[in-house]
Parts: sequence; structure tokens; C-alpha cells
Amino acid sequence: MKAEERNGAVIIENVSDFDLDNIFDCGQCFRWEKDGQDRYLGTAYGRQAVMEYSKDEELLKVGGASLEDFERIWRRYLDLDRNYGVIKSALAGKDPVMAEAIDFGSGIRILNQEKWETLVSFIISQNNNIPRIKKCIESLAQTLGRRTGQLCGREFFALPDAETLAKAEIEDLAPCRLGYRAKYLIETAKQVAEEGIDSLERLGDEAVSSEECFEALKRYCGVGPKVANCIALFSMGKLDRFPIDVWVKKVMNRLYGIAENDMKEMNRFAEENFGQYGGIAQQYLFYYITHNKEI
DNA sequence: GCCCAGGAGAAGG
DNA sequence: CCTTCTCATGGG
Repeated sequence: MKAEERNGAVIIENVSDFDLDNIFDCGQCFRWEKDGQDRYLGTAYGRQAVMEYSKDEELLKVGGASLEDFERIWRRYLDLDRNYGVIKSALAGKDPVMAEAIDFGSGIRILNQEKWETLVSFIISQNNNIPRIKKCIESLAQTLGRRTGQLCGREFFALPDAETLAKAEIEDLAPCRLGYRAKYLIETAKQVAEEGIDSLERLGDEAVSSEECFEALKRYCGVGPKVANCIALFSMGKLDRFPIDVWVKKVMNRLYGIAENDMKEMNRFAEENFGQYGGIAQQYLFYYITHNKEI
């Protein structure tokens, strides 16, 4: 798909299977907000951008970014080089339930997020709700993070790196209202700082199997099965991981008739029916149950 | 006041 | 291996 720079923004043509509401409001990321005119303003990889999409023209506009930024960061972040049409057909083929969920959130894409940020974000996410998770993360960035710039009249801050967070005390995090998760975060930061950020980054290598990645992530304090799966899926390209939270339990029960506390059966079902794209299937189901009052 | 949210750690079987 | 209890916080 072709990208070119026109008066301060990057325009990308022929972008299909794409919807900003679906992508930024399906629970995978926490740092994008709609600005009131169907544009999303947010940050990743130490940059900020404003995105706008026209479904009719299949045109994506990324403002606040150079063409170089787009090719270096946003193309991969938005997973633009993956053919979701093929994946959706494979998932919907023999599963009318999944076909319905895919139709409902047909523009979902799995972002390739920063690993450290995703680790931090999903430690904060445990036993928490999305609006408050967003507040906690923004507050953490503003309290201890570095200012990365401004766009559309807003200031943006990156999350503090592992070294910075490792040196922080619980009281330093008090303004962020993280609750009992604050000590998990500092403990994990110490471990990452100690082992080196590379040991975390390496888990995203293709040579590292999905299972190996999952087990390694669970070594961090505050990271259990659900959070490990989210990190592996949203920042390490392990598309088969199938995070099970309270919503996925509900949707698996209502749509597939699996007992609400039978995690083993849910995992088995996902592996058998969704296979290598279990994580993408999970996102369609999560979006479906969290945005559709009918079910 | 109660229940809930993209759960995990600790303790006890 | 499994089950149960506890852990802050804010919104409904």
C-alpha cells in the first residue's frame, strides 16, 4: 500500500479491513482518544500522531508524522502489511458465531505495541476497568515520564523507562492511584532493569515460541496467565495467544456454551478452532461482547 | 452500603 | 495440582 506526504501529513491508500474505533477501542491499547471529529490522537514509541480514516475512499491519514516516521514506526504499529481479509475468512468459514463477531468489529487490527509499555500497561490492567486504566497510565507518564512533544494543543509524555521506575518509591507513585499494583510495577521494573531491557525485547523474536514467551513473561511480578497472554499478543507478535478475562469468559459461555469457570476448555476450544489466529479471534469476541448490548 | 473491572499472589489444602 | 482469600481504587 502506497504512502506519500502531503502538506504535513502522511496519506496511505488502499487501506482495507481497518476501522479506528475498532482498533483503538477494543482494549488492546490505552493511549488513544477520539478528539470529537472522528480523529484519534495518541502516542507510541516516543511519538505522537493524529489519525483519520475514510472507509469510502480506503484512505488513512496520519498527521504529526513524517513519511520517515510512518515507514519506521506507524506502518508496523498499525500492522498494515498483514492481510486481515484472509484471516477473517479462515476464522469465519465454519463458525457462524465468529462470522457475526467479525462482521461487528470488521476493522480490528492487532497493534504491534512497545513491549515495556505493554508490560506496564497490563500489570496496571488487572482487576481494573479500561477508563481507569487509561487514567493510571497517563498519570504515570506525566508523573515520571519524559515529555515527547505536543500535537493539536496537547502535551504528550512517554512512560518512564525501567531504570527510572526501578528507582522510584511507592510514595512517588501515589498520585497515579495504582493501588496495590504499584509495588508489582516497581518489582517488575527492578527485574527488567537488572536483566536488561534486551531480555524482554528478545521474547518478541520469531525464534522464541509462543509458549516459551508466555512462560518467560509470567516470571515478572504481577504477570499471570491473562496478562502474559496480552503482552505476548499485543507487543510480541504471538497471534495465537488467547487472553481470558471476565468478558471473554462471558462471551465464551454465551456464544459457545462453555462453563464460565472452565478455562482449560476455553483454551482447548480456542486452540482447536482458532489455531494460529486465536488472539485475533479473541479480539473480535472481546469487542463484540463489550460493545453489543444485545448479547 | 454493594458489586464490578482486560487478575495475580499467598496460603492452605 | 487445585481452591479460596485478599489486595486499592473509583464508578454505577
